Amino acid sequence: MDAVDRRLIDALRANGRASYAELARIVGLSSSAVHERVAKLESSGVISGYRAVVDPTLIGLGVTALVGVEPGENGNDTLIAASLDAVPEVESCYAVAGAEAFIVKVRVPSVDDLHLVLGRLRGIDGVARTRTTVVLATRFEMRPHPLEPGPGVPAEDVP
Amino acid sequence: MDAVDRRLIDALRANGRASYAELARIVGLSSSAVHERVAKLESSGVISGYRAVVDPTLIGLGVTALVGVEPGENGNDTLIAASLDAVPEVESCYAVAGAEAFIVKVRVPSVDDLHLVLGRLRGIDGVARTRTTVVLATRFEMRPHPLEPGPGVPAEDVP
DNA sequence: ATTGAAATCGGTTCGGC
DNA sequence: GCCGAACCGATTTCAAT
Repeated sequence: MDAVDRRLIDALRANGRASYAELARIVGLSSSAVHERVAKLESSGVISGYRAVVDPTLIGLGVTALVGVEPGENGNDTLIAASLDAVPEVESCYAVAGAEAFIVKVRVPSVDDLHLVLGRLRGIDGVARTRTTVVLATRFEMRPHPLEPGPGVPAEDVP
Repeated sequence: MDAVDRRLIDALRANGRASYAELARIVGLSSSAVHERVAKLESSGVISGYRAVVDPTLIGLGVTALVGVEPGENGNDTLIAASLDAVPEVESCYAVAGAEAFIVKVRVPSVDDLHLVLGRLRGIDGVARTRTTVVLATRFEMRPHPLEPGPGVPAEDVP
């Protein structure tokens, strides 16, 4: 994992469909060398896949909420986690420190659907409470901040 | 935006590097027809880009936290938002309902770095308080749940 | 680990339906 | 809007270093 790998990762986080030829131009290697390096990043799990970024509002998922899920006295976290996995509207799921053992992100078409999903979450065995925060605007998400500084602006000359 | 478009979106959310030939096989159209449809999805903003999915722990970002950012009496949300944008460790930023006007996701190499970033967030002009929840485990993130049910299991025959 | 060449396969355009 | 063909460029493999 050297500087070239980091630049490849940055390039593929910015454009997951960049061609090997394009990546080769960026890092200054042949496309076959890039092919091999990317294959290694994939098989080693550093790059686990590629995803199209889709605007949720344009596919009818206009409502987003962050929901804290608090287990009761005898709530089993492992079972709760499995139940959360089974709810398709739950897009992300974090196990966190605190009384709320989980924080999940829910994406639904409408507040009516949110209502239904929250009911389902509260109905999960072992869940005592949920606490919902409605998202008013997603300013940015999954922003890729570069690992490798790159050529960038040269440091000031100190005379 | 018909069922074919939705299946293309699903396929590209599952594999952002799927070739047009591959997509054509999935939806049962020619690759040129797929090319045209995907181009339209891109230019209409439904698909805004493609990203490699990278394992944060394997690139040295082992600590994740969710941070609520609460403005003071005279805090300007627009200015705070701009300041949050400028913090590279902030990977996602949501404007939310409630006293905490923003919830951000922070990704850093260590708890020391988290400490530094939280200091920077609290130092933003107009910010009164932050409330930090440390992520113990990311069970899943940005999970793409299909829009289109697909062929799936055929409905039971009703005699 | 990288190269350059060779062969294959996919991307892209276009005429026609 | 979709197809099919043709062209071109990229992917992928491989021997050599």
